[in-house]
Amino acid sequence: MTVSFSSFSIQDILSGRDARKKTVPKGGGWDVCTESWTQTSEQHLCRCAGADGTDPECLCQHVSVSDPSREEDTSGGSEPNEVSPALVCVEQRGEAEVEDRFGSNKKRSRSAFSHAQVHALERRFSAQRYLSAPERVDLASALNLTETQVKIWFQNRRYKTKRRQIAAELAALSSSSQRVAVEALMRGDHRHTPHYEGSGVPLYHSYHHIYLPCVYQSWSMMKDHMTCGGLL
DNA sequence: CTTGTCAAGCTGTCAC
DNA sequence: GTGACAGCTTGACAAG
Repeated sequence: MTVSFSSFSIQDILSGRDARKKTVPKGGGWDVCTESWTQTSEQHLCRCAGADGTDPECLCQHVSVSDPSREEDTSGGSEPNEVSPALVCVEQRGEAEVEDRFGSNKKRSRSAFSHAQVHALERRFSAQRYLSAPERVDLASALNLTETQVKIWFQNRRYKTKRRQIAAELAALSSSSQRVAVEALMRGDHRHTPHYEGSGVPLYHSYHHIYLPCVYQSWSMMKDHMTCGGLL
């Protein structure tokens, strides 16, 4: 199954949801998903322009469809003979549910990537922490994700790595400085303290990389743990 | 109900 | 001006 999405655009955002609008075959014809958002990594809720002029909501799934007359295609991002992605309406939803979805109390959906997608992303991340635009396009289309999703995933992944590294370093520093402090106290040497102040312990060798995230981050974990060492 | 995780949102910065 | 990034924050969701 090969599916790729286009990137977001301002127009997409202003006019509704995101840019995941694809032509879909349904009952032999092609309906246009005018809006869609993720239910799971494989299922999406869509609002489609029906042939009868209605605007029903459907439960859609991605499929690969050969579509030589595919309309958009833009920046040469897709390869020749590529199979077109499509959101296929597999089930129509009731109007009440549609109104609930599109009404004033819109909920933000949280798409969950599949194990295969995450595994591939992780593998790529372990090889390289930054992707060029062409690499991002390739990976996105290979994994049936949008470029934006890949970009955000790498951003979040880098930040997560950094947080864990900081936490690990602080934990190590904390334990080692406490040990040094105890040893210093036993020797009557007060230069080293467990509070990292004015000591020989190079804790804040980088304000941005060590101190700030630890002090100002409002991670849920941080709320109940007075040190960053408990982050792992 | 609380807590942890994580995709996505937001804001500021930087390079071009 | 635009796009990508870092550094958070938010909100949905699952597990305990």
